[in-house]
Amino acid sequence: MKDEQPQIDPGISTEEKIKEAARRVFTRKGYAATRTRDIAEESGYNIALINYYFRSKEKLFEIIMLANMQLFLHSVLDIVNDRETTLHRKIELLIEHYIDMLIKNPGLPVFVLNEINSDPLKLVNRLGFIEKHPDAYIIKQWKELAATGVIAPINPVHFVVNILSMTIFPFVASPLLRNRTGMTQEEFNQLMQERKKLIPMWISEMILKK
Amino acid sequence: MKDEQPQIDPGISTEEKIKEAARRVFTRKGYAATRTRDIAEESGYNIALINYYFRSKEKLFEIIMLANMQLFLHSVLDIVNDRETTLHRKIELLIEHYIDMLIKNPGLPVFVLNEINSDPLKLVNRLGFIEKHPDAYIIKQWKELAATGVIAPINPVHFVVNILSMTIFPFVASPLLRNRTGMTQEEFNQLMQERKKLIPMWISEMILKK
DNA sequence: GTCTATATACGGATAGAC
DNA sequence: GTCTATCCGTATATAGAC
Repeated sequence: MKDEQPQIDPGISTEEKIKEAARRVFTRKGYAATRTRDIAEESGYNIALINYYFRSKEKLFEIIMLANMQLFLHSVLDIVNDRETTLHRKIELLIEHYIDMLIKNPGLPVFVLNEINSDPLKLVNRLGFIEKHPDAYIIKQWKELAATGVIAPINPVHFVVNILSMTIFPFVASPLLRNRTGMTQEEFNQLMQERKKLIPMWISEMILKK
Repeated sequence: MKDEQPQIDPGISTEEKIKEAARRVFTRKGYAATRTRDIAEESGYNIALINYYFRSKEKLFEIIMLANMQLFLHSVLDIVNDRETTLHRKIELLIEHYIDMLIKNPGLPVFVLNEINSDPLKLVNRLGFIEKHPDAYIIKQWKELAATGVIAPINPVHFVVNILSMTIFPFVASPLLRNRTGMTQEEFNQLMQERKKLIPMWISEMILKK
């Protein structure tokens, strides 16, 4: 919408500023706990203007939710479907990518997982646009490797779950973790940087048959 | 409160019934999305009675939150501080315990993590009562093992994070996971049962120096 | 203790001026 | 496009009858 105007810098249009403010507040507090007033305050504008641009809190939320889900899920498809990189390298890249993205957006996983949890039915509609790649190239690679017999005879879902768990969960549990260990934010980020190397190593050990 | 009355079966007193209903609703929808009306409906009583017993939605929530945090954190202390079991066995028991508890209360982690996230400051007060065991017996065991030199030279926080990640995260991501794989609830639970054996195995491999 | 009826506040959304 | 003022539904909490 509104792209018919010759915008000088579209990144800082009022509409974009409100959207950015909304993304921050929604992501931090979730849909229900966010008041339109909070977004108004955060953006520097007022309630009326938010509804002028987005009609309602709910419509604005849908836009943010979609963007956050994209950020959370869609960004990995390029990696997963690249035909040049090996399986092992793909896993490395995936983990690096997620950790970098989550250091920039630490609140994202809790937000997405919480909203999905409070209304799992909406998930189906929202994920429709991602359904495109049902069998990614990475799956083919996995099957090829499995055919050679070097992979541990365990349901592969376990390994996917392990990669995502070890990568994403620390961000989800970060406040608790920091509270228990006395780590600072900076130390936590450092820990996650270390994990970029460690997790692929651990995963390799799990995958390879002994 | 109210423990001065000779209650025949305190487990099914009205107060307990409301508390149980509140626990279910709050845990499913979170504080902000829960209306006192929902709790009234779920309990079979009405709003007035809820306020009669608990004064306000917020006070009731604090009680539930505390109980859920206890369930989430406190229950492991017995395991962690037992002086009879080996380190490896402790890890096994811990994982078993969590998986059993989370199969019964699948919504618990998202609830706790979300509420903590939306207000990390309250965490400090709420966790005060748990602060008791700063150096659990398990830590002593870890240090003893580390002194023998058989443990990989990596920050031990990584291993704690890995155990919790691989155990808890699947429950957090369960709706997403089920949506992507087409698993049923029953199949998911079965997967988690398998992980009771697998996770300790993986962790051992990670810990032991190669 | 438990209910119905109601006061009061709060939040989302719009009207209308500029 | 952006603001102020306001409307109106909904949610919490209480008063008061039983």
